[in-house]
Amino acid sequence: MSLRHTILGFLSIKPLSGYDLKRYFDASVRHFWSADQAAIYRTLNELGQNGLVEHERVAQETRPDRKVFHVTPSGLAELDSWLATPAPSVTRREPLLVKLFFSSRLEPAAWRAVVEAELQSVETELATLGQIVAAIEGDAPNQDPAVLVGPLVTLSNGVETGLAYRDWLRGLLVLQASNALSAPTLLAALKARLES
Amino acid sequence: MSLRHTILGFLSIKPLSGYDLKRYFDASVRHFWSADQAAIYRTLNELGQNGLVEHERVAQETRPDRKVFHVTPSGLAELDSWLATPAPSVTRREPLLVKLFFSSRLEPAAWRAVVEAELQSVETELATLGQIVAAIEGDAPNQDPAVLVGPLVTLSNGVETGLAYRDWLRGLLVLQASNALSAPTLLAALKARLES
DNA sequence: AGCGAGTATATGATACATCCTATATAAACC
DNA sequence: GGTTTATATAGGATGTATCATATACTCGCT
Repeated sequence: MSLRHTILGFLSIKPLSGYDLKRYFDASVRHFWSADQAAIYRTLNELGQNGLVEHERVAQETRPDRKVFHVTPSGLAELDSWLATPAPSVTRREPLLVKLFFSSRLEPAAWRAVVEAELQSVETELATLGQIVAAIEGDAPNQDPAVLVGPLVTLSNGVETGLAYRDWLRGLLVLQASNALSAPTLLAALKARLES
Repeated sequence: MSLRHTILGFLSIKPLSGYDLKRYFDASVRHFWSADQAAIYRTLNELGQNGLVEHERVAQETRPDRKVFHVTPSGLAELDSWLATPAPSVTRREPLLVKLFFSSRLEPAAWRAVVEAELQSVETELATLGQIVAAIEGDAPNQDPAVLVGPLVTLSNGVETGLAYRDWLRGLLVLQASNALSAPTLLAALKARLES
């Protein structure tokens, strides 16, 4: 379960509270992972019970106390072992593709609306990635470049897959508009692509 | 929850048993959805309780009886309404990217092994998609072309995203081999891609 | 004082997926 | 007869994510 390891990974950089972790998840990895508050606190408790993290209470002056977690040596060992293990295959679940699979039941206008909504969503996501890149670039002088490589690699994945998905959606709309969305056309295109 | 709607979608084509559905999931949609037996049977029961499907017992000669489900008019209405609704945003969870995000903790050789394992997995998946395409092509004369469009569209998505992912992984390996996996290089490349 | 917003922690209830286990029918094989 | 395989149905236990709810502290504003 990668939530555990993502938390261990963040804590390997610096000690953090549950609240901090939630902010880190929302700010730096949401293009490939997410975690809600309930899951974060539960997982921290579990990691504590397993001896992979420990915590201290830190008083603040104008804020409530914080419960700051740090990773233990066995937590680091667990993280490093996991990082060096090939990633498990991820089962894909794409509601949009379910809709497109049964698209013979959809009116062309409804089909187009569904595809256009998805395209809009992808474009929004790409814009968000752009903002994350800009934020990293702005903060780069304060960071160790070696530590930036990982995050930038994940962003490049987000950008490349996002662009591919955007282009695919655009291609569908073009095919539909020219009444070229047909089985023979798709089959021929698929075979050509699979040979590349 | 799209498992319900995928099941309704299949049943909209023809009445099927739980066992048939499992085979359909494994043969025609596993590149974008999957369902295990327990989930299928549970969902069928629930759909039945909600009046969206009904079933009959069908005796067989050399096989156990089958419990064949068909979709009801209200089941079809539910399916069509759902199909015409824009797809929800899907939260991405990519264990590989967690590993790459914290890659500053990985030795270069271990990093490379993880990326190469993923590349191998993607290539296997692309080959599987090729087999599905070939099977569809072989069976195309027996099928209504209009009904094939949806499935072929989903396959084109699988192929395009698979190719993009493969190329991205290959690009990472090339960058690493030439010691060009650095923050400035990645930043520049990202910005260029985001402007395209 | 009360309200709203932000900081900060925590947990209950529910939904969904996965892994495990079970039963029954039938045929082929040793 | 027992085992294996395929057909066929079913449900328990567990893991993970999401939504909902709760409490407490602090500050600023009306």
